[in-house]
Amino acid sequence: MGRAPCCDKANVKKGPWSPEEDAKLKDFINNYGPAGNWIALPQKAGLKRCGKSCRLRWLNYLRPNIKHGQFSDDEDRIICTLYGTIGSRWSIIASQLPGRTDNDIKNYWNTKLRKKILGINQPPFSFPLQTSTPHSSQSLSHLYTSFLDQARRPLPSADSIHFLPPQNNTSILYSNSNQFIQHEEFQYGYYPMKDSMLVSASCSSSDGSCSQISYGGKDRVVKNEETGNFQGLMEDRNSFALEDQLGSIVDHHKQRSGVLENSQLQYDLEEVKQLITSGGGLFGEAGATGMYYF
DNA sequence: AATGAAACCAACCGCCCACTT
DNA sequence: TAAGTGGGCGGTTGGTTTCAT
Repeated sequence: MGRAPCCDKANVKKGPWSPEEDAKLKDFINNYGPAGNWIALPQKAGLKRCGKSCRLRWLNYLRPNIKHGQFSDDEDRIICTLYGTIGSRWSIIASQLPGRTDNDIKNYWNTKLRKKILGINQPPFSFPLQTSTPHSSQSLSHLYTSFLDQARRPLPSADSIHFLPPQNNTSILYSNSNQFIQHEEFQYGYYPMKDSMLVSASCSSSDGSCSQISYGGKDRVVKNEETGNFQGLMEDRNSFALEDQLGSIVDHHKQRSGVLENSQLQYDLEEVKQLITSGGGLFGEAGATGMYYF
């Protein structure tokens, strides 16, 4: 047998919490500590609420040290970096932002930050990232459709483009085994790039010392900080010229989408080159090249 | 000033996984 | 082992506020 039902759905209050209810919940938790059993809490605290509702109210609003109000630029950058790395795992993202709740960050991303970064008003961007199975035909078919949908979107105006500065804190990479493996491969220059992006770029080491741009999950260009040279790497490890690689990216995309003007592509090419020469930026680069341009 | 549209965000819903019985 | 719950999570809803006309 299992446990008793969590609450009598017909006899619990829904909707916004009153100040009196907040006070009761706060008092109870201040006296007895955060619930070991949320389901039993409402009755003990004298609340006609579902235990889950109490938990949510406490975690998202009443507990100490909750930050409300505007997000800082640093918080924006952390959210963007982590979203680009792990996707919409809001609880993990929230764990990196003291005082912020997953709900808060989720709302902020969906209503403001995504638009701020994209500079446009579009439905949520899809980031299959590492959870996809890159080489299954079903996955590739799905991703290819996704690529085209993204590619057919109009380009933003130049002044609405936001490039994020380099990110040094990439510790989150090590919290997920897949990420860790990919990161290790990354270091050696044979990183299997994300199939979710026609083009993406990332820093290839945790301190942002090496920049990388990739195309179609196969080809890439790496800047070697020691020599200052750019080097193209294919899967067979042959080198090729940066200019040619970027040109082929643009041409290929142009063929696929058929919607971009030549002048815009030239402009984008210059921006991509600038991104590479400016150094690290895990999500900033990936977002800028992957979402805006290709 | 009135009104409709858009943006915001607290709260709910439903699913999943670990755990209990 | 099966049945069922608690806690946690991400997605969605809908009421309220702000903005645009």
